[in-house]
Amino acid sequence: MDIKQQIKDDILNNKLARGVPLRQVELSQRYGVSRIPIRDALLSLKAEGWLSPHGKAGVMVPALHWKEAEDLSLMRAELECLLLDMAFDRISEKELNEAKFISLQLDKEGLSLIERGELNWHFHQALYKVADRPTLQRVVEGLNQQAVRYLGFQYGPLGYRAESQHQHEELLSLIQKKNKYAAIKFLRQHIEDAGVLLTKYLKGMTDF
Amino acid sequence: MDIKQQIKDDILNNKLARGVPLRQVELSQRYGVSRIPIRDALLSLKAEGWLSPHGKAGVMVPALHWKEAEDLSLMRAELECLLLDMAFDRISEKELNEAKFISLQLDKEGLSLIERGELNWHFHQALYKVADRPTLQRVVEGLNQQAVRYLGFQYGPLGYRAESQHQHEELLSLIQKKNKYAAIKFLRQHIEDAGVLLTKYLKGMTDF
DNA sequence: AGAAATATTTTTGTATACATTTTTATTTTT
DNA sequence: AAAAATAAAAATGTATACAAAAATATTTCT
Repeated sequence: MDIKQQIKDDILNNKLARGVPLRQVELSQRYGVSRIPIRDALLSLKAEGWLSPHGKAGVMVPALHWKEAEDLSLMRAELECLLLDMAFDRISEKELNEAKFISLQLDKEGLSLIERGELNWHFHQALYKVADRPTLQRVVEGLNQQAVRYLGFQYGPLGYRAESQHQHEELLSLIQKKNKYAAIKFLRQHIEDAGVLLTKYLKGMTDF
Repeated sequence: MDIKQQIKDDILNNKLARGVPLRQVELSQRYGVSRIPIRDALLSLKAEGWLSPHGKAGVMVPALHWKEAEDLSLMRAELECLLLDMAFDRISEKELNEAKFISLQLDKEGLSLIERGELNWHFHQALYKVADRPTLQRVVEGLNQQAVRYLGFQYGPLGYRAESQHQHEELLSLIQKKNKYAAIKFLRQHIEDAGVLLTKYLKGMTDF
């Protein structure tokens, strides 16, 4: 696994303190490489929103914030509905089966946060890809990546797994029935519901 | 000006061929620095969507494509409306004056594409910033940055300057009248109109 | 001749060393 | 004692050198 992914993992698993600047030498020792690949990783992670600037030259793991969680789910709701709309008429049995298969894997226990996040994205991507809109899909993928940082709360304190599973099935069912309007509306609700739940929870917390 | 910005400029001014891989040594000679800062620049430009992968390890300037132009304007329409909605009730005379001042500068002749792109974004940002939604704003800013790559067409072949100016004034007027619904609807139209025009134009072109 | 395999060249990736900048600590001044 | 200025340190930024990988050219085989 490359350095970038390792740093992502460590951010997700709270192995890297938030708010304090990340030191390149420290990281290079931690991951057993020189500073150059560390710099590379930090640069792209910053560009992708995984890290934020600290002072004039440093970067840090940004604190989790309800506002960010809310923004991410609002944006996802808008843009994923757009994508589903564009994809809808092209979704065939093939894509539905693919999504169903992924949904089944998501139901398993013992998945890491990252695995869960990736599977969840693959589920949606299976439906969106036939829209054939690379730019839109790339942006939405980025937002989903970002959202993974908050996944720990959704699958941890908030018992979300079962409901999420159910909603995935419901979505597929609506698509199969060619009920475009209802499917898009449901997707929006699916994303926004999770966002509202998460946002409320984070607002209530004091220490993070 | 830093390397990253210089490369952006050269992309905008078609100084770097599209579709062919960018060679790090070539760029380092061109800009008179070693490969390290070049690599840094390429990495973040790739993460920001200014460059796309080429082969297994290289990057290239991606071809312009009507689909990307359309996606960018669709996304901007959705997300900027969201931002304006959140900002609306907090927009005071101060922000309106700020926007008006920027709008005046935009009317001048002899601005470079980048200057024009930045001013246009500053205009919108003057209104959005009171929404106080850093994440949403960051993403929208990225989309606007992307859109700059297509600005040459809007201000070149398509005579867009005058109309854009007029639309900016109209938007400010609607906000001043506290007509939230109309203002948001108008903003959406403003963004989508430009997008449709641009997309149609690009679809008609063969060689780019 | 065309495809597969191999060798060559080119290019990217990484480490180390040094320069520059930023941050922190110390000293000086009011 | 607080603020400003200065000095020390620690950190980032960049260059050069080398290693690994990728792309290209060449050779070999069918």
